[in-house]
Amino acid sequence: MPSGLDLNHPVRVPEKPALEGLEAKWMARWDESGVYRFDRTRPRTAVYSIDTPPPTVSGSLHVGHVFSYTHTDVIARFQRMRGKAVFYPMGWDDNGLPTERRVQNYFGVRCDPSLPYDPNFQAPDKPGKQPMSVSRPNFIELCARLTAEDEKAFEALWRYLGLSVDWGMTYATIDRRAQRISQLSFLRLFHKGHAYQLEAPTLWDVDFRTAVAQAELEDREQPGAYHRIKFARDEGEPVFIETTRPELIPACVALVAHPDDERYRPLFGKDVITPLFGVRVPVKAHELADPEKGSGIAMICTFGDVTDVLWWRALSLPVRAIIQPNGALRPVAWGSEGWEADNSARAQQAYDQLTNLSAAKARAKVVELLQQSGDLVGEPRPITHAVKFYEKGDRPLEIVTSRQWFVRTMAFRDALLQRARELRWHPPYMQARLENWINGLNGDWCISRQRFFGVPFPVWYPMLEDGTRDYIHPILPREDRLPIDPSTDIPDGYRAEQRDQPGGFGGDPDVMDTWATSSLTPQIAGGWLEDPDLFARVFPMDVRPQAHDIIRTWLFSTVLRAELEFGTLPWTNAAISGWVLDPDRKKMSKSKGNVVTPKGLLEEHGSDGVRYWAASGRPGTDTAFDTGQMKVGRRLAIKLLNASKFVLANAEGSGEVVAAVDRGLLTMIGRLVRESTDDLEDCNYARVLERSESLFWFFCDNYLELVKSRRYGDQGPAAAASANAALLVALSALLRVFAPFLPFVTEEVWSWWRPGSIHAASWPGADELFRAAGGEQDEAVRALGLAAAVLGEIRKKKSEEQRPLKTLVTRAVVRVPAADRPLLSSAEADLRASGLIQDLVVETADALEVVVELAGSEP
RNA sequence: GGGCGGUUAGCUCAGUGGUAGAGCACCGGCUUUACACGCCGGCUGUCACAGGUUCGAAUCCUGUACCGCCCA
Repeated sequence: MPSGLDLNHPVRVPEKPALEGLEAKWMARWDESGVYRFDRTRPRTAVYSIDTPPPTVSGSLHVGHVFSYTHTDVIARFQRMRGKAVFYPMGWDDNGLPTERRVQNYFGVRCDPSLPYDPNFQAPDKPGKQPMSVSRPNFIELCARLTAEDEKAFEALWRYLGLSVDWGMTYATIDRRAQRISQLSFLRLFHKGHAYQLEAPTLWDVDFRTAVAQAELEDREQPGAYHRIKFARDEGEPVFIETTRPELIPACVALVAHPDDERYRPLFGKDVITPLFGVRVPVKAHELADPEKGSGIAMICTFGDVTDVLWWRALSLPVRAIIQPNGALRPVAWGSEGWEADNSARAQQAYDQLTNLSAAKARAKVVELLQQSGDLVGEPRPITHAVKFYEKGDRPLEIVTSRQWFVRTMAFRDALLQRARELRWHPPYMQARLENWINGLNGDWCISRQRFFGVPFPVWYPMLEDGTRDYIHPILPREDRLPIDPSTDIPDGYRAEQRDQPGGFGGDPDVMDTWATSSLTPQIAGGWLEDPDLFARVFPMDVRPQAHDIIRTWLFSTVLRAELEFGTLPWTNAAISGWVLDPDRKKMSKSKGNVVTPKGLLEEHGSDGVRYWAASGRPGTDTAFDTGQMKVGRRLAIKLLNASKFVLANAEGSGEVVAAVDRGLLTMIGRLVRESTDDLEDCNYARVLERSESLFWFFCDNYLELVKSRRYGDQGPAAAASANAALLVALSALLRVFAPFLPFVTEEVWSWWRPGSIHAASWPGADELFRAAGGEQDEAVRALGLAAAVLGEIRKKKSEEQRPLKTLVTRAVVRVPAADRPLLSSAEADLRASGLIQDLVVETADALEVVVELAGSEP
């Protein structure tokens, strides 16, 4: 009896094995048996913990999810079979704008954070004509109600796909635990001085009316125009600048040119006069001014872009802000302090035509005024240029000065770069993405958002007698009160009626950036500060699986939070998945309208078939959506059913593995297992699948054909026992190698003859196969390879002659190198039987050569 | 403009110094008691281009082109 095979278990093989219904059958059984439940009694060294990406439940389920979550599941299943207690929770990312928008439209409500919570609130059955105003806690309740439905749909899909998640451990990024942990972490950062608030220039979306972070920017190529504009001087020739934003002339505080630029060097330190408004501004020197761009001298405004902010700080310039949070130009009293003009009346007369216009409209108006005044030289010169947008926004970002919370990052750049290098990346080159991002950071992380559906800042401020807030002395709750909502909760020592009253208190109206919560997924999932025993068993986690597009956001911010809180990496490995590309090689996304909903795919090709396609996408590599690959996967699964049926047809009567081809097969599988174990430890699941599939096909096409007659006893009981034993050992190992990839079909076959779940079985070891083979048998591998090659030549001959494969070979002459003759004779009997060879003649030659004579053919 | 990745058969992709591969597609054949949702066989190449290193390069080096992504 080969080691590790207990055949006391009855063998029951269905008459007609099929894939249909396996998903429903095994989803239910796995749920009942709890095979994926996390065993929290195991020590950290015996745990494999996964920081599962929480999908955005308000978004659509698409094939990209199926793709990347399958990668993670393969790793999870492998580690479980390796004996690890796998911590594989699922989270739902319901925090943020997508949910907020969906709830607004679905219920017809609008969040008004100034309203008190209404415990008796009932949502309207259908949206009314006018949005109904509701308090933030009521709004969040509606969000929770709607997302609960979305979560059910996601969970059903994940179960059908076969994710081995522990469904007893789920979290949502807006649930009470997530809010509590986000607020706790915030308070701790505040006490350490790592979180601070500041009135500062902030990237601002004028439609959403919220601050956004550097990570949420994207450049978009936009049409624009260079306007060549004259700045007068008291003496000497005027200066000409070129700008794409002439509407910011009233906000101009200086001109700037490169210090080495001979054209402008004489002007440094002198004043020029802005057109239309007659404001005197200095000419400054700074090396970021590009002599090649435009006329080589630029206008610095409050604030046209991030470079303006940089110059404003570096050159200690005044502020002359005109863009309001809603994107319109604010009223200005020309002649008042900071707005001195040579002719205030004229400036006022010009500016009044701009007041309350949007930036785009103001630009057109300014151009008109400049043309009238003769300060615009020629026509605007159309260009396309990169303009910064909020990634979800529709209009270019503005920069407005406002009070925001920041998390310190710039001070930790070196530490973060070090962490980037410590992390084990799969594939390794993805590390550069993070390093580039860290090196390109130009400010601390702004985490305030002027939104509603998010985690509130757990902060109140004393109200001063003049009705303003005392930002210097924020009122913070005790940790045991968290989570709190400062718009409805009352700080200790105050009464409700003191809200927003002089001498009373006021709540911080903002919520945190969603990444400020999502960056804590290891802490939330692991029970930080709530379940220290659990947290110690899972943190730092083993792996963060995610796609490459959110390295700068999710991965970066998670590394930052772990660094600030614990001084460690949050995980040891980052497994980066690519995207799914449509046939035009574009990323599949909802907005492009090219997404394929996964449920139909899973039903058509089977979950195992779809998983096969997904697992063939290598780490980090974008992969084409390909139903052909799913069909191949499905065929592989069917082949597993049928080959297994054949193997198990004669399971009794196995004994010692003695035949060379049998030992060769087991040696080949042992080598496969050895490589696969290393590859899976390194997240190279695609390579393992490819090699396993290739060997399995060799097993079916060649080995099974060679031993078919022997295993039924044609060469005596001992020879049959050897074949049967090898078949069982091979099947056991191959099923287990495929189990992480094709969990349904492998579990089905396993259930025919083995006790328990294959997913709780131990990953095969090369030693168990080599032991069954009587050692690692290199000669036997060559014997099997030689026999397969000869068999191939015989088939080829029959195929070329267009004869059935059952045609007798009257005579076959096999010429091999002398050294291979013993190998051939060790497989000769199998070869005769499978090739239907009557007369097999072996001769010596330099290379393999086979001459085949078929019965009934002309000689 | 900088960084990263890619370019191999009609398609999707393996292949890290030693005779160019797989699957799909295509063509031809075969009822073969595991499988017709099958099986057997065949066809298919300027390994993007140009240099270089080497006895030998798809593979290593340099440069170029194109595609994609990230960042300015």
